[in-house]
Amino acid sequence: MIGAILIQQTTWKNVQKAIENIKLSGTLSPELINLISLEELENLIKPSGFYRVKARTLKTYVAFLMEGYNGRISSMNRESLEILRNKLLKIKGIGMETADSILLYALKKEIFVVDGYTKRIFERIGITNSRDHEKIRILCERSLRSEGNSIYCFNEMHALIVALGKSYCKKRPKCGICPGKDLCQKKGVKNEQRWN
DNA sequence: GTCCAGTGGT
DNA sequence: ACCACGGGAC
Repeated sequence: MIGAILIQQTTWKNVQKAIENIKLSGTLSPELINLISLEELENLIKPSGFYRVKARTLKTYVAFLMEGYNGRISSMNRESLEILRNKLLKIKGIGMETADSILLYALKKEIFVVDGYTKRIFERIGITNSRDHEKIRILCERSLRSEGNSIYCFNEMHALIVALGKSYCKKRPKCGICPGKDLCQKKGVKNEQRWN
């Protein structure tokens, strides 16, 4: 859950440093993160960037966890996907991607995580011309559910999209060496950027 | 669209 | 010296 918040607009390597700092400080628990000062938390998570905004979000999140569920994730997880998602989205600093990451990865709920890569890749491939988060999420869930074991498929597909986005379908795409070049229509890729 | 902000790659 | 990064708020 901490990772889901810290990953915003940064890389895993930096998130790991931040989480390692929290571990080394001995405050890796809802109770303790709730207790330490905002400034102390800011210092711990500095490597993950946007550290003031993210420290505030973390504080708000653990307060939510403490007040609503006595700090127990198992207690939180008894609520339905829909109820929980709406509650998470009300927390300042938690948008749809972060909420859905918490629901899928931390709570094993059946929801597909749409991220910036998903929108960019789908747009370029020509799967959709809309960047509407919910439309893409519903589309992915509908398609992947027919494969059975939704949670596993949602996990795996998201991981594969991230892998493709990080190495090939980057902001400046590497179409020449992309494993998907034969089936990609490149509708969203500008001409001069296609064959890098 | 702009800001938040440290870190790594080019 | 740039640029980009597994977002979100305003």
